[in-house]
Amino acid sequence: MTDHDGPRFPPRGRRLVWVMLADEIAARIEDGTYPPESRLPAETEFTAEFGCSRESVRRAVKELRRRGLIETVPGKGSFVLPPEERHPQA
Amino acid sequence: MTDHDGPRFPPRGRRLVWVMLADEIAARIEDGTYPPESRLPAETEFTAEFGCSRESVRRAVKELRRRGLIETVPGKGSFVLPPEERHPQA
DNA sequence: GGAAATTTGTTCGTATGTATA
DNA sequence: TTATACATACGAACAAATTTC
Repeated sequence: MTDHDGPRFPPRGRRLVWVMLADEIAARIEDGTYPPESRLPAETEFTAEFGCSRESVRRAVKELRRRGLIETVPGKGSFVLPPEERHPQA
Repeated sequence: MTDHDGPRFPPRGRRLVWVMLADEIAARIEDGTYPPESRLPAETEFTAEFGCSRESVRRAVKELRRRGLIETVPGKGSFVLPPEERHPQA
């Protein structure tokens, strides 16, 4: 996520930015870095930390919602759902 | 590579809104228009004066924080730091 | 105490320009 | 051409901290 010296587009065989982001955040939820009920860092914070665009962050967050790991409240942020409240879509 | 070795954004010959804003506000701090300890105009006031979006204003304000010229207090506003208290980041 | 207004914080949606595969 | 990705920019709504009445 931090190798932006080369082309911005994922080289052959590499995963998409938003997928890597979603996996990374999901891993942090799994390992307790972002515990249940806690608020995730803001979109702008993720763009700063991962050095990617807001577009990619939002795609990742959307993916995490789809997986049922978080819920997003406009004006507040995205929150980690407790395991028992997770209802993955699709 | 053809003739596109310059910055990819913005288009050649155009300055960024938030950079112009940051420079303008910084100049006003320098010349005493916004003296030490004083509160800057609200974000919405800047959007009105400069005819730009709040996002651009916020980027400019963030840049001024980075330069160590101001500090921001949620619910209150941004305040001009006295020269001796300025600690630019990065 | 409480309600309203002000101000910053955050998200949502959208659009455009540039570049790469 | 289409999809991905980044940077910038606009507008809107809602939330939270603070101030004011």
